[in-house]
Amino acid sequence: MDYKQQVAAALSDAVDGALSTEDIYNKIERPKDSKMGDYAFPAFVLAKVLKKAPQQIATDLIEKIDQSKFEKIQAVGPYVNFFLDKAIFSSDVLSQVIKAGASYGDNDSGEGGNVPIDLSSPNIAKPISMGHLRSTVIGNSISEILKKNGYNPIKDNHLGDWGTQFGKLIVAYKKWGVEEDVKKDPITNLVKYYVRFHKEDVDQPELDDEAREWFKKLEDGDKEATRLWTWFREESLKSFNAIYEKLGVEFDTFNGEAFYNDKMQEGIDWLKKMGLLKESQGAQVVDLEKYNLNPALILKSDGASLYITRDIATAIYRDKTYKPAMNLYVVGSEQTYYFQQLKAVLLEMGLPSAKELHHIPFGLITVNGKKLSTRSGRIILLDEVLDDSINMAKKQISEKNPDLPNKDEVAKQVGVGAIIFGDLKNERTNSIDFNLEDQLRFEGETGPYVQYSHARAESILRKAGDTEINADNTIMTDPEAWDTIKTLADFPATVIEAKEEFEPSDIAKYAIRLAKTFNKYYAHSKILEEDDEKSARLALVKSVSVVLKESLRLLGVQAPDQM
RNA sequence: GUCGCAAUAGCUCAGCUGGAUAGAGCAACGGUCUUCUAAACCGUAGGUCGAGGGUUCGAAUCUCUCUUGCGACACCA
Repeated sequence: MDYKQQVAAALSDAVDGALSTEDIYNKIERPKDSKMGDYAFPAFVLAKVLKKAPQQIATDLIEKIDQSKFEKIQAVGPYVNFFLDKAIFSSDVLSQVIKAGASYGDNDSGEGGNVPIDLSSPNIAKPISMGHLRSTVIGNSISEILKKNGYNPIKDNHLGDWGTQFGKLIVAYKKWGVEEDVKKDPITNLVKYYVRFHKEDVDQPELDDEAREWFKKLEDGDKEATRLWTWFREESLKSFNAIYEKLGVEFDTFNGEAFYNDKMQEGIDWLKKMGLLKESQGAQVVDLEKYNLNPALILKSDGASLYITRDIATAIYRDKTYKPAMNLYVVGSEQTYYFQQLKAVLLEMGLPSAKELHHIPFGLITVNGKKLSTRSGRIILLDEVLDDSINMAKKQISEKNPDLPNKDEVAKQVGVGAIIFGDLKNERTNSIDFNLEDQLRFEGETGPYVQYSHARAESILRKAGDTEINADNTIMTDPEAWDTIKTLADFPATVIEAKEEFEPSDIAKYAIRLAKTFNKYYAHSKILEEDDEKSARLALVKSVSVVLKESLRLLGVQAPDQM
């Protein structure tokens, strides 16, 4: 039931058509403080039409409004404040949550539409850093959020397994590489060669020519180049998968750039057929002047492909394979301009899904204000941060709850949860200057705080045993209970909002808000006390537990029952 | 240089389509564990919302100018 609609209807009747119900609906707001009611209507908007002072209008309105459906309605200054009938509202919300369980907040607005999502996308032969964390966990969360909104997301780890850097890597390996070292610790050693390459090519520019040659060989299917490439790729994937497992992220496809290597011609032919390709300084470009963008370079002057060539192939492939409702790319905000160009090219080509291509940018992770870079060795390894966090969680458990069963498993859930939640709680596009201390904080508005709140709720439910949980008769007198119930009621709208903005932080902030209001309730009420309201209180605790767990799930964070 | 994004408490950030005294967390100071997990709760202190103009009954929010920071600007991804 839409209670805001009920408020709008009541107002609409009282103003005699001075304002449409829809206009009224849009003007209704939520007071910051519960003491000022559950919904409020600012009378300013009527001042002009009625030529009266807003305070007067507010006072007049409460005389005319049918108050029977509300607990009370008050005029406070220029506002009309509505107080909902708590018993009806509470029973309504709690019985909905308990009946629906984890599917509370589900909607089917996505109509089952396919949504390929580009996420994570680490580069072969390079370590997974904190930078990749963002794409991985944001993409993973958006995938869960889309599912909850009725879409069918397809998570594609668009591996950086192609490109000129492989020419460089092959050259470096052939010059300085040791097979045993790579087998022992692939990423570390491959990176070592790569970094050395970039040191030496400053004085020996001919190295870059060699690298270009080797990449061309790779593109042409040369045997040795292919063998080395395959090997580097396999070793790298092994080490990536260990990290993905720790994070609890799974993918549907691993269609990296190499996958599209033999699919680029179709896009090029398409562009040619439509007369979109033009020669410019020896290279092939698409003019994008009508989009107010610089020309997009499609083929290098030596005929080799570029990032965009493969992305065009990707878009065509996805279009054909999935008939996507949306096509998403979770990639850093530094590539915003590039994605504008890509979308413009695809629009020019008339690709059906081009209109629904969305770049989902996120802010940069820096260290002391400087960009991370494998070449310069300025890098924070995700795996190390995760392990630090897990160890921190272990320490906390041995201090606070030494008798906890399966400590290691819980430490992993809490430690990893802290890192994921920490990344997702702020707006995507904010840039982050990395600070390990901040990452390992488990107090205040953090993942562990939300997990802890959930664990407390579960603990109460365990203690309650098989006491009846009854949501039908929920007369609860504590004001904290009322705030919690109202927050529970906000969940479905939050799920929609998060989908529309592609913004996991909406869910994370919601989870904090719910945890906070529940903790307040917990601190002020004796839930297991034997009285008439006990089963209603348990209904509230059960509902909180369900919705907290579901919120965390949407973020890709586990919710242990004890911690 | 051009374009884009940002600027809110000591630090990290919220602030919904403009609305009631600008809010959290951390850090600081003080209080609450014989009773459901103190990873919690309660309180104190802390602000010219980068600067200046404009629109409006009303601006942190919309608009313009400026300052500062970050990013992007064709043969990398």
